[in-house]
Amino acid sequence: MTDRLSVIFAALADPTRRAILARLAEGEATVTELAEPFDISLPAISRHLKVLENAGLISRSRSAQWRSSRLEAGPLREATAWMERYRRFWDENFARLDAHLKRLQEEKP
Amino acid sequence: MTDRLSVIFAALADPTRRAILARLAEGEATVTELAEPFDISLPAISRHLKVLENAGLISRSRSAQWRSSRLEAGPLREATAWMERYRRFWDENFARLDAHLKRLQEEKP
DNA sequence: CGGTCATTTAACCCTCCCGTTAATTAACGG
DNA sequence: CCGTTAATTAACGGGAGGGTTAAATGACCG
Repeated sequence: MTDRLSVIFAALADPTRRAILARLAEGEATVTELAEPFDISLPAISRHLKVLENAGLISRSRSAQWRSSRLEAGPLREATAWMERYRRFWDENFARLDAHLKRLQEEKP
Repeated sequence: MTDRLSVIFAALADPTRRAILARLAEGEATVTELAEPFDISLPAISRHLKVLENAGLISRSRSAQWRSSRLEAGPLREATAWMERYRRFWDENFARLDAHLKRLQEEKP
């Protein structure tokens, strides 16, 4: 699980972390501010932040004793870029057309 | 980790599973066909398929002793829909503009 | 300097994930 | 039937993930 995309998806696979990202979309925040809505300990939040930072989804800056986190959406762009390859499968119409074309192609030879 | 989105992202967080999806984009395939490119045992593949099925990313049909898998991209649409909320952060220009507007707003009052 | 606040690290659980091999189920074909 | 092929289930092990509490770090402040 050492590849970049896996790390990104794994980071997103936790509701707490996604909620943290949602919060950061409204602006930077410190660890305690981020922890406030959740019913889990501060060390747990601290680790979630480390996971997000590791995935490149946030960056962190320290000023005095506060460390504020900042949303970095670049990895999300990478993730959607990967999914983009499958976009044609989302469209029912395309799927039906595609199946139809495949059937034709198999009947030909 | 019971929510739908988490299950989807978790399923995508494995390179083998993403490779299986890529293979299925070219058409249905049986378990042994899907296992062929990988250096892992058949039971392992079988479980990966169960994870993908659980996430709704594939559907399966049985004909005789073969069980073929079929790509279902619906969940990918859901996942990108979630990420879509952050699209504005991908664009550097927007980010700079956004920061600028925020600065203005803070200077006002 | 001593206290206090913000955050991280350490140490420890427990559960889930990914892999293995061995055994089991299911269906076909002589 | 029996053997073969396809796939899953069972049982196990190692390691990662998410949580906890207690202790350590770092920076402000009186």
